[in-house]
Order: sequence, then structure tokens, then C-alpha cells
Amino acid sequence: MSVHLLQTATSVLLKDPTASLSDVARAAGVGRTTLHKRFPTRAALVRAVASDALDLIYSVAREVDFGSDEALEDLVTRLVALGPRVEFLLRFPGLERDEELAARIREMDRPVLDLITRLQGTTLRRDLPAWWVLQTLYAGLFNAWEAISDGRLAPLDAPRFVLTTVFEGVASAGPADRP
Amino acid sequence: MSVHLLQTATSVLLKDPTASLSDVARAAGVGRTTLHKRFPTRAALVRAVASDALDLIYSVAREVDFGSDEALEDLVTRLVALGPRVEFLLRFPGLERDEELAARIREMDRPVLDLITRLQGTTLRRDLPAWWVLQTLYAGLFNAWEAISDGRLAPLDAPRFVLTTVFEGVASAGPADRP
DNA sequence: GAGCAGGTGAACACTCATGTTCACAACGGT
DNA sequence: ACCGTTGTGAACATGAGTGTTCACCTGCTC
Repeated sequence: MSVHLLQTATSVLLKDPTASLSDVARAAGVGRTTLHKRFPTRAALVRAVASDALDLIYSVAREVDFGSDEALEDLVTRLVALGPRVEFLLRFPGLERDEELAARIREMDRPVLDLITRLQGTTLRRDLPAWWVLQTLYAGLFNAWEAISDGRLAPLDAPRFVLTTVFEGVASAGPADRP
Repeated sequence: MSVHLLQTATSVLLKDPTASLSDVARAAGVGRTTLHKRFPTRAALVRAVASDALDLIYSVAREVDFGSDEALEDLVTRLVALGPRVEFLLRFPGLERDEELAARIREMDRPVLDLITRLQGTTLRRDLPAWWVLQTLYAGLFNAWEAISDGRLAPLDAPRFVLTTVFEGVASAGPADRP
């Protein structure tokens, strides 16, 4: 039940970051008093949502074999399934000003950056910085989540879309069109 | 001078969408009263910023030959130069609830979507919907703007990064790694 | 049935962004 | 020198979101 509360808070706050606590409580089908009892302040609620999202990501990352060559594909596929939770973590305005959260996010990025750097020896092109590749990965995920929540993209199609686009780009595979 | 005010408002509101009008006024080096005189309400200010960004985009789009095969490349290069203004237009929370603005944005997307659809006969792959390609394009631009404002990416490098990534992807051009 | 934990609505005080008004200063054109 | 324009700070009223308290209800355990 508390889980559902965090999920609802995620959606509501993501759709409108200025939503009042009354809005969140109502959307969760719960009294505002109850919400305040669980999360004394608005900041506490936001941090709880973000922290929960971080836990989700870590639990997913733990299942990925970062030594494998398909680690990135695996990671992306699993992250797509997490949906808006991760989006909240990386998009909610002002979240980066919580130094503890920001540190945990950087810590979360590090192994992925290392993986990217390593793969740049083999399957990834070397003329782009690792951080740019990571941002591109995130961007693909954002696109998928947004499209899914809009109902334009079927969840099962999402991983393929993201992976294809990020790795191979949107240009046709034909004769080099950008020599 | 009014131009500079809108630019400042764009940056401030983009960095923190909940920034108060005092913050905006102070950042612009102007009295809050003056700000209120020019834009009677907060909503008016936001709409002015967005509307100004739309004008910028239209003025840029008018210089692009949509019949050319390099139209997308040209468009991206010019949009990168516009910086945060466009970002504001596509990212500011709640902007889509202003129906007039939303309509103008859709109207702005249409010719680009048509262009993408047309290019899918030649230089663009056909197994991705046009709207997905457009979103990918936007995502690349966002990445560039963010990286530039963080000081991680040189503005002159940005167009190449975006175009390379979006069109060719981040995988090495070697033997097919995703058969 | 007593007691208790969890949830609820109502009410309250407080803070803060907002919008408005007003009197005053700086400036440029006539 | 006069006046209209433009900008400014100060002050005020208002409304909304927030945090807190309290009395009350429900369901459960002993």
C-alpha cells in the first residue's frame, strides 16, 4: 500500500512538478493527513520517491552481468521496464540540489560509464565521449517512457526501439549518406 | 533590452521552473515592479518566453530548404545554435496545457514530420515511425544543450555530435554487432 | 469489551509568491 | 523649464500550499 503511494506520487509529480500535496493525496486515494504522517514534509516525499527509484535501479543493475558484451542491451531492456520511476529520478526539477541524492546518482552512473569506456574498444565507436553515449542512452529511455505513457508505443516494442535507435541511429543502413 | 529580459527569464525558469518572479527580476537586473508592468502575470511571462522561442524557431525554419536531402542536417545545425530557448519550449512543465501554444508546437512539428516521412524513402530507415525519429532528434538536441550549458561540450562540436549520434548511432561501424 | 494502531476530516496558524497601488527618481524631447 | 515615459522601491491585500493539532472512526488483537 505504501508502495502504491510512492508510485502514484511519482506519476503525479512527474506530470506536474508543482502539484500540491492535496493533489498527490487525492490521486493516491488517501487523506492529506495520512500523507503528512508518512512523509512529514514535501521534501521528504520527494526524497522518498527518488530514493525508492534509486533502489529499483540498483536492484536491476545487480542482475546485469557487466562483464558481458550484451550488458548494455540487457541493462536498457531492464530499465525500460522500470518506467516513470527512473524518469522521475533524472528529470524532477531541483533534485540535483540534494547533495546526497546527487552523489548516489553519480555513483549509479559510474559502472555504466566504465562499461561504455570498455566497450569503446570493441562494439562502440571511439569518437564520442563516454558521458555523451550515456546521455544518449538516457535520452532514448526518456523517449520510450514518454511515448509509452502517451499510448503511442507498445511497451514490448520499446526495448527494440531504444536499442536500435541508440546503437544504429535513424539513418538507413544503405550507402554512407554522411561520408 | 526586453530581449535580454526574455533570455534571462528563459535561463532562470529552465534551471528552476518554480523560481519566483523576484528571482527572475533580480537575475535580469530589473525591479519586480518593472517585470510585472511588462508581463502582468506569471502566465503571461511564461507564454511570452515560449512564444518568443516559437518565433525564433520559425525564423530559423524559414531559412531551411525542406526540399533538400540535407534539410535535416541543416535544421539540426541551426537549432543547436538557438540553445536553451527551444529547450524551454519543449520542456517547461505545464506548457502543453496552453492549448494555443500546444497547437503552434504541433504546427511547427508537421513540416519536419513530413520531411522525415519523405526521407524514409531514401536516407532514413523505414522500420521506425516518423514521430519516433523526430523525438530522437529532439533528444539529441537536448543532450547537446545540456552538455553545453554544463561546459562539457564545445558549442562548435555540438552539431557534429548530434548528427552523428542521431543518424549513425553510438555503435562502431564495424561488422554488424546486432544482427 | 478494552485497548490500540492506523486512517480521516476539520480547523488553525504560518509562510510565501503574487498582483496591485503609490509616490518618487531619472531621462529625453519639446 | 515642462512634461511624458520608463523604471524603481515600499507597502499592502490576497490566496494557496504547507505543517500541525485534535477529535473521531474503523478494524484488529488480547
